[in-house]
Amino acid sequence: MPELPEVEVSRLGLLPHLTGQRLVEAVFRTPKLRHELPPELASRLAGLRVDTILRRGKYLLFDCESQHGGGWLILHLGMSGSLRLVAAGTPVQKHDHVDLVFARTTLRFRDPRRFGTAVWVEGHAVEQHPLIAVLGLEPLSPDFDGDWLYAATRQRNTPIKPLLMDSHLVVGIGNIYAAESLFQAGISPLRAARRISRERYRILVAAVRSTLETSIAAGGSSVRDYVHSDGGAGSFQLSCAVYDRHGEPCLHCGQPIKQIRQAGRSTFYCAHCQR
DNA sequence: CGTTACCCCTGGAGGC
DNA sequence: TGCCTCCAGGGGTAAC
Repeated sequence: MPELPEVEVSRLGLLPHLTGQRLVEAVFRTPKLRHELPPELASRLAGLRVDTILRRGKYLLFDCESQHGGGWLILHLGMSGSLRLVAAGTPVQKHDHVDLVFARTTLRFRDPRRFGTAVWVEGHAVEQHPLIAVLGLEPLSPDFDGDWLYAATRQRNTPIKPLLMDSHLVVGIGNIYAAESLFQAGISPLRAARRISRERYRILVAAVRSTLETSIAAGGSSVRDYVHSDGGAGSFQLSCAVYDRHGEPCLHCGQPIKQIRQAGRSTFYCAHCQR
């Protein structure tokens, strides 16, 4: 469920509540998410102060400090993870795997499928951690532009859609946003990456930015609700032009939206509008 | 090296 | 109602 906009909205929602707050206690109720959760992790976290929360791709990076040194807690929501701020004593439900208990509030991490993760990095060099070091450009950074993407794809014969979702190239573009961005840019998800012109890459990058930023803005207005309430993740999901609209009419031409499978993932597109 | 197949895990939807 | 199969918004690894 979580794509980059939801992760960013979560980050923005958590910041005012957690910045400068000291971790009273950390509770882990499962030995393993995507990665092992070492038994000593809870005691390492206790007493640390959260100085800030950064985002890299879909990873949330909690900067945790104390007089005796600190480190970073990396969280990833995987496919089904969600974060909420709950009051002390709120009953734990199934799949509530992690609590970060602060004096005023508790950050609760739920993840039924457990594709998400929590990883502790001792020290300050979080950007050198293997999970983070391999990541490509941020899609909302100025470095990510049409010229860069054009240059990066000269040798790539793979279809553009799975390439757009490759986090080693550019992070945070999930299945929904890949489909929506390609539709907005009028580019077929099947087109070989090297067969797309510089000009069309400029259009594609603009489409990626536009879909991500529109979604973040839509979520932004409900940030406080999101992190406080039990409202489900995806409550601010954008309405989609092609994603999950198999057989329904294209909003531009009326032709039925096609669904195919690429690299094990569903792809939705309009064969008439996307070339 | 580039690209695909499969796996991690649970739950919901739909067929029978 | 229940059982079965398939599918799901992520990402890593093995295999071709």
